[in-house]
Amino acid sequence: MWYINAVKPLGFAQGLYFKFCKGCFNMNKGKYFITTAIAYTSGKPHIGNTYEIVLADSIARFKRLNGYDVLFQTGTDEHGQKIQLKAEEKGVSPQAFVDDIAAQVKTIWDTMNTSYDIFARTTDKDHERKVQEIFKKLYDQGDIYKSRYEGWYCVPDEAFYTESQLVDGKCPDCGREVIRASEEAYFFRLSKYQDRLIKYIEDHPEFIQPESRKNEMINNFLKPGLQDLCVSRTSFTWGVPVDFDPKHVIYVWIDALSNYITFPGYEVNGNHGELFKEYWPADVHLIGKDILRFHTIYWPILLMALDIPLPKQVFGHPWLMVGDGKMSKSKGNVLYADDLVNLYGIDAIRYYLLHDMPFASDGVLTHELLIERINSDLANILGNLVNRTITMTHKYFGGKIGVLEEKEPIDQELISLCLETPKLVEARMEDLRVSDAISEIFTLLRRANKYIDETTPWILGKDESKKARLDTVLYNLLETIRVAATLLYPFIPNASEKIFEQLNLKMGGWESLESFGLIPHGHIVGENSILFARLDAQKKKEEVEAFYSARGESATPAPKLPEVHELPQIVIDDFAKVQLRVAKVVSCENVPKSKKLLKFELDLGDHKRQVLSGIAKWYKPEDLIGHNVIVVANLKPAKLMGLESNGMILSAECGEDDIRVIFADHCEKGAVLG
RNA sequence: CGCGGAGUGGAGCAGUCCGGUAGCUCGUCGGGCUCAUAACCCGAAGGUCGUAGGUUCAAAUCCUGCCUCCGCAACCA
Repeated sequence: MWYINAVKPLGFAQGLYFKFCKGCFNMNKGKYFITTAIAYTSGKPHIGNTYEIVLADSIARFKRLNGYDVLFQTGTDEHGQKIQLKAEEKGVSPQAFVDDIAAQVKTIWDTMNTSYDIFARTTDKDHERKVQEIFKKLYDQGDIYKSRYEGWYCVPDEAFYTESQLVDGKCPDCGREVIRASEEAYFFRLSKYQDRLIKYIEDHPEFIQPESRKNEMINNFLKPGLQDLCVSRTSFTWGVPVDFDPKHVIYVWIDALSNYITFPGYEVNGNHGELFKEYWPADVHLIGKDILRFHTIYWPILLMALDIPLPKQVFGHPWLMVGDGKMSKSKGNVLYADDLVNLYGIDAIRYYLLHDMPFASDGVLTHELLIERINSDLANILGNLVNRTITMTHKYFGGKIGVLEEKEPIDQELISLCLETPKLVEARMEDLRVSDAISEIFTLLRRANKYIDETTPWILGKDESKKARLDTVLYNLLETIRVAATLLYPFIPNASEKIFEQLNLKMGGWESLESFGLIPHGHIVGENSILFARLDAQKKKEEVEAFYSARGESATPAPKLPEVHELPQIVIDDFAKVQLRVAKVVSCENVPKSKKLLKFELDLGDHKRQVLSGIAKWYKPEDLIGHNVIVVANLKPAKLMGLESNGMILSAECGEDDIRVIFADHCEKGAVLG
């Protein structure tokens, strides 16, 4: 017997986290390297971000159980303008800012009981050095070249815009004049590798998963031809500087993506670290579907340019949608993994994420669905099976099992399924069908519950002459539970360990799943306890409400008001520059092809004018016609979707997704506000 | 005609690539059982597979039009 240790990283410091338990298994099926995307440290990750690490963890744990030598890497992406700005806002250094967020990320990853080996932070000095070396190498070999980024520049905003971004030829942000300008930047020659990449993708159909996304990449990006990629910035400083041209900072692509090779030990000079030599190429990059393009186009090309083998597979998982769309129109209700764990427990959340997320389409998480799942699967089918079996073993045999023996043909069906299930789970996991893999295990558990009904142990227990038969029935059940608990370990490790405690056994490796009857005859089982308590849906909901309201929030919270940026004081003369007037909505209609815009004809008493407003999401034309609104009357005209807008209708942003027009029905049209 | 995804019994999903009795879980109803966490087991009801056409001996599955929803892009004066 050997153990599957829960692999814990060694503490939190800059840089790498290595597991200390490698090669615990005799059955070596080879190496397996899995990564998640690195989390952007602009804020605390929510449950949707957490899904990815849990999914990766279940695969990593399964592969270890299955006999692979696994390397599991995750981490944080800590550079960029957004972080620089956030840090400034908070009045701390960018490094202090990302240290804080990275610690939060890691805390959540650990809370979710994830068994990563490497936690890669892109502010790691070694990583930064390697990124610079990679950049230099690509520059030296001509794959990166210096050029100019042409565009329109808004001087006061210090921002570049493309032609299409301009509004009426002016800065989309502040409306001021822009000038034609160009900025020095480095570009990566993607086009050079385009055909090679297309061929690679076509020769390796498993490379992009799910497959439906493969055509998307080829048709939308590769076939039309790749633009060379701008890989440096001069507009901010929080990043890895180009060492031979320090006013440039290396932009996210080369910095973030290369974490997959720098942390295992890639060296540009070829003097690679052991982990890199052993584990690269990665078997799977697990990422969100939104960044599939970077991982299936930019990243492979970067590797080609470095002459490094490509990862075997990139899996773009769907998104977890949070909140109850029916109850609340707004999206303001963000759920965090740590809160959910406090409310429901780690394994319940892991189970939900892993089982209820569809393979290729977005999943939904609500408290109702979560409670339902916990009750029906974890409490009723799994927990109750374990409980009734252990209880009976104690009740009828004082906990000692397998001493007598009396088999019957009906046993074979259960035993066969026990032996079959590991193979089914393995096959499902091979395709990364985690949800389906779990379903296979629950099919076995259901079968076991049925077996109890078929064999009626409580009746056998009343007849002394049936003792031997009863012993065998319970033994078969305990064996089934052993197999199921082993298979469940990758998904709900804590519960699995608890089951083994109750069985009074140590969990075995994969080969322990290949035979039935491994529990020694005469074995004494442990004490039984409730594995997952059944939840009262009503009570639990109240508890959830109380949990959030204790923090001044709501479980189905009203959207939070967007952050208010305080502006400097102005004098009355400044305000006097703005002319606000009451206007009557004469007509109003949707602007074709626009989701947001409504076109108004407003009557200001002395004249009529056309105004556009981006409130189509919240108001239908008929809601507004005939009402009086307040309009900024002396705003310079602007063109939106080709239509002229002369003024702005005042509305209040009452939530992240809640805009309300200020009505002035009791005022006369044309009246001036002041 | 901006790009993409999705519409399958009350709910959540599978099946669609490779056409051939529409499947799973939850819920509901009825029954059984009592070892167990009002749990477990059996049975039933409930779907013209968004819609209109087309191809075919045969369409949830292939083709075309349309409707609705959701992302992204654009747009929020």
